[in-house]
Amino acid sequence: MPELPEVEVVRTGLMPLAGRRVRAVRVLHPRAVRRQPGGTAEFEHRLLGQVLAEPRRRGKYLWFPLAGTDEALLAHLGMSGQMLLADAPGVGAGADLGPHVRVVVDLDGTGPNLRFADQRTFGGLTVVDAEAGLPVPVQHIARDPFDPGFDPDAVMRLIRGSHRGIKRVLLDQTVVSGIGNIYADEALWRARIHYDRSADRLPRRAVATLLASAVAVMAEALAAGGTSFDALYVNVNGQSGWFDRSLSVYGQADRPCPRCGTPIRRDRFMNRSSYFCPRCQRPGRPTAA
DNA sequence: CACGGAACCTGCCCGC
DNA sequence: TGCGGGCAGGTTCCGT
Repeated sequence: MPELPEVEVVRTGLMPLAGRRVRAVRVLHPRAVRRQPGGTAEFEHRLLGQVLAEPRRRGKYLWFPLAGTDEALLAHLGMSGQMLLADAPGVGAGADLGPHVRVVVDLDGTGPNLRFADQRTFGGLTVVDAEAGLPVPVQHIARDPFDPGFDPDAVMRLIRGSHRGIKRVLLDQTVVSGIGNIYADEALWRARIHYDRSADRLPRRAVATLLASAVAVMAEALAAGGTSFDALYVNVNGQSGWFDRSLSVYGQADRPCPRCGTPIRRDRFMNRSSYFCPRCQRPGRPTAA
């Protein structure tokens, strides 16, 4: 569910926690920390007493460096994860917590506490080592287009060197991170490129337009507080974003293309959906060997 | 090794 | 009213 803009909204909302010390930790659902070597006990032990530094993000990964250490509290929201601020302590709260709260982290001093909620449990938290300021599980994730070190030429080469369909490449977080199903479809529509055109057959200019479109649509979504279709994506205060009103194709099957009026089509693709305008976004020639 | 598809979960919505 | 199928913002793993 959350792509780069949504994760960035969450990161910004977590800034007030910087500088606070972890007073108590409770894992309520072990699946939420399944990536932690050593499981729940190890997670709680490594986090207790640590001081959260200013939250950081790469692509869809989010983490708090732990002050004075080479460790980090790493979060991935998966499809339905939420980082929520709550005034009341979570440890010992029992049934007063929402239905999908998986981990509670209470902090010293004045201000809110942290809760990790996740309906589908594809997301999770871990306490991990960091190298050069980057958590180890994030080392293999490419920089996202908002990273000052983002290298457009390198991404261009990777994309045009792939025999895959362009959308598969766009969703590959080791090529460029942060783009998910919504913003891939929106960027492809803006650039008038069919999702299954072979990446290595796209002109440089088309790829450049596509990347610029991805940056533009994600920046607009960020300014709108992200995309929410329901209560699954919310900011740290439980509020929805409203970029869903600005979507041109995603989820718009049978509705008119905002550019040409042709009904938007939905194809099954990669075990999910691809939305596109069959007139603005023509498939390439069939792949020739 | 590159690629494509299934698996991992819960809950909602729709049609029958 | 109830049940089965389809669908959902992502990543990882396994087979080809």
